[in-house]
Amino acid sequence: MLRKHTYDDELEQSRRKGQGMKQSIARFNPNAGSDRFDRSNREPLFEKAVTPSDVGKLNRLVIPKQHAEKHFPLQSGGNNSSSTTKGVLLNFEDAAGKVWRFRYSYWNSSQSYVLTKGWSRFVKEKGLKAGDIVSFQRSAAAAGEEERQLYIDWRPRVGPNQAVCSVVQPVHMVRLFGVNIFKLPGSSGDGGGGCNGKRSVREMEMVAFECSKKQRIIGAL
Amino acid sequence: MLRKHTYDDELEQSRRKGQGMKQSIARFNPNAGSDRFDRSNREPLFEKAVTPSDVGKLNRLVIPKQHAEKHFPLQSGGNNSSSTTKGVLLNFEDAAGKVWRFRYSYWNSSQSYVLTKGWSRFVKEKGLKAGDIVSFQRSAAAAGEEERQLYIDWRPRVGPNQAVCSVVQPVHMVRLFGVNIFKLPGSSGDGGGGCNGKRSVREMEMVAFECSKKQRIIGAL
DNA sequence: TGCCGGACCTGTCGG
DNA sequence: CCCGACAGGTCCGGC
Repeated sequence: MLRKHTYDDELEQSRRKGQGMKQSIARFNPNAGSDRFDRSNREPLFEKAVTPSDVGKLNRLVIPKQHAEKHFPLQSGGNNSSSTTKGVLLNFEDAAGKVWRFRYSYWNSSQSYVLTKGWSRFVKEKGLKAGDIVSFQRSAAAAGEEERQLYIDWRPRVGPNQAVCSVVQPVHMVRLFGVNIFKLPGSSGDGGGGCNGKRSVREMEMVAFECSKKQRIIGAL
Repeated sequence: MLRKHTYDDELEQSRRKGQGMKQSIARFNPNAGSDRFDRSNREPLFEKAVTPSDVGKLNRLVIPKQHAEKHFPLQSGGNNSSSTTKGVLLNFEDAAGKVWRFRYSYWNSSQSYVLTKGWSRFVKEKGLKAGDIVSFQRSAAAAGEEERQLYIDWRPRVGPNQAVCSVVQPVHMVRLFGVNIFKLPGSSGDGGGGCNGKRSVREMEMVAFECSKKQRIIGAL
């Protein structure tokens, strides 16, 4: 009732700006533009190792505030607070050229920026697991006032043998999201980096974050 | 801009607004202002023995429907449904004169009235336990259309096994600036307590916190 | 109906 | 100690 026209409004607005056109081109003509897969023209923005919540049932990705405010300003419109209130729809192109449309907004209650609508589909299709790295880029073209194309990509989490945190303190309690995971069966490293996964979500989460509870920003680019 | 509505902001704002109201009430009570601890002017509303859920992790206090609808009407404004949807913020003054701001709303899912935001802070600071009695009053002054000051108070559960902090459980976690500096033994040694369950660490923290804190509060009165 | 997701909220951690 | 950030939750409306 309250937000009856939100989605269509945003869609229409986006279409007028030309992104909708791009999207349809991308979908129906993957080969359009010989440089579609040329990533040399992309400027990396930031990466995030997704948390269990990011890939769980909350259907949202928390964008670290520093990167959100730097790269995805919300109140650019300036005239009112509708963009901050309702958020905006952003289009991201993945490695295959498929365009993903995410709702991007700010949650006053938690003072955080999030991708909500559409995100769960991305998680599902890519088979994202906790600890995997999601990266954002945009076209580096100096397009003036034109909005630049945004890109999203991902890669499996760094394996346990690759030792992001090479030294583990000799503590007797390792808390991961409130659970003591210090003494766990099967602490043997998960050899494959695989996205194939039949392993339990729980185990996955535990291994993925064994080194640090704090989120890892791989690159503040 | 970013920190739009912090709890303290709301509290402060409300406190400032309350001054004028208090003064208008004061004309009915010449002593108001000189002794804020005069309870002769308070009209008891109702009491509730809090349940384990009321003081647990649900962060809410269920207000018995009869009392809620009688004393805390939600849709009194009548102009729209925002008050029923989002609830309202109510201020309650405790025995020490501290003002607590709770969100009061109705949950359709459970058909019940609840205090949510802010309630957990009250539970924690007072060290509320299941069975303790929480009481609500309001100023008895016939202030006409003016909202009357609300009060909240509590007392320990009556009856056997009162055991208010008589025994300090063995605490296996000693936090120093947020760090557990207590060396954990291999097995959980949570022998006594009589509480089953998984919230051992949290409960121990609560017990420890309460025991030290309550003494100070009592001493201050 | 069930699910998605929008808007809430809070405890925890680190600075 | 406070405080900002955010992970992990809640309820609930809409579809």
